[in-house]
Amino acid sequence: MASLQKNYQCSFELTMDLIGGKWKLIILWHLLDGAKRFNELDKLMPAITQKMLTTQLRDLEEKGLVHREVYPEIPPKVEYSLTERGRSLDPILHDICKWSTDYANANDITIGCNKEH
Amino acid sequence: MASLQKNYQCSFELTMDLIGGKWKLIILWHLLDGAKRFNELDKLMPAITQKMLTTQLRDLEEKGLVHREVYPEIPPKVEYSLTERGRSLDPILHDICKWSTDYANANDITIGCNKEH
DNA sequence: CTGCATCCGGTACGATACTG
DNA sequence: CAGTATCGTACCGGATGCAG
Repeated sequence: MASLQKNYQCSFELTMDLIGGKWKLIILWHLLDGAKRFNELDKLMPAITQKMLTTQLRDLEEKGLVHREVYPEIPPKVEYSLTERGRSLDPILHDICKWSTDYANANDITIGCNKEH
Repeated sequence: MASLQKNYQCSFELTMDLIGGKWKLIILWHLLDGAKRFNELDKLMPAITQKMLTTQLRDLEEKGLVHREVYPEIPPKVEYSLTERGRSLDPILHDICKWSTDYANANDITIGCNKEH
């Protein structure tokens, strides 16, 4: 795993580097279910492009939150799963999900798909 | 408060709109201590520019997470504090802080200032 | 002291097409 | 199936200066 040797002034800076951006939380959330193939993730997130999915997954892999398992088959098969450290985000992800759902309810914001775990 | 009428497909999308970006978590974290003046926040975050501080505070205010109190004095005095909903992020912020600190320790990443609460 | 105005560059993000 | 390759854009975030 590549080490991130930037000078972080604050742990939240590091946090945003790790799980910031538009898609990372959603990907991690889906992977809480268990390992998923590239195409499965793609279908679970209709709005994401393949390019972004690739980028974000590689990012998460580099940071040690996601494991990438390549099966040398034809047709190709690649499975993504959470590492132990990735899985340690579980309670935080649930809390965030609950918090934002509360916020949405309190402000008449509708959310299309709110998959429960 | 302005209502956010976008079509959110996922609560994490909403979350990133609310507390995404480079500075919002840090600002909220500092405000957990209690109300702070503009200049205090500025000093607490040496790296932020005044423009960004203004922008982010207005953003958080618009979303109902931060309250802005203007005292009509000369010289001007403006205090920022957390709303009740902003304060409801408290446990999440602490969890995130702990999680990223763990991550940093496990990966030999040094963090300059890790203010504890 | 607390901002706002202006300008500007990098990059995060996206659309589309193509490939082993 | 699981990705690249290209190209394009929007806007976040930064630098600097000015104002009430």
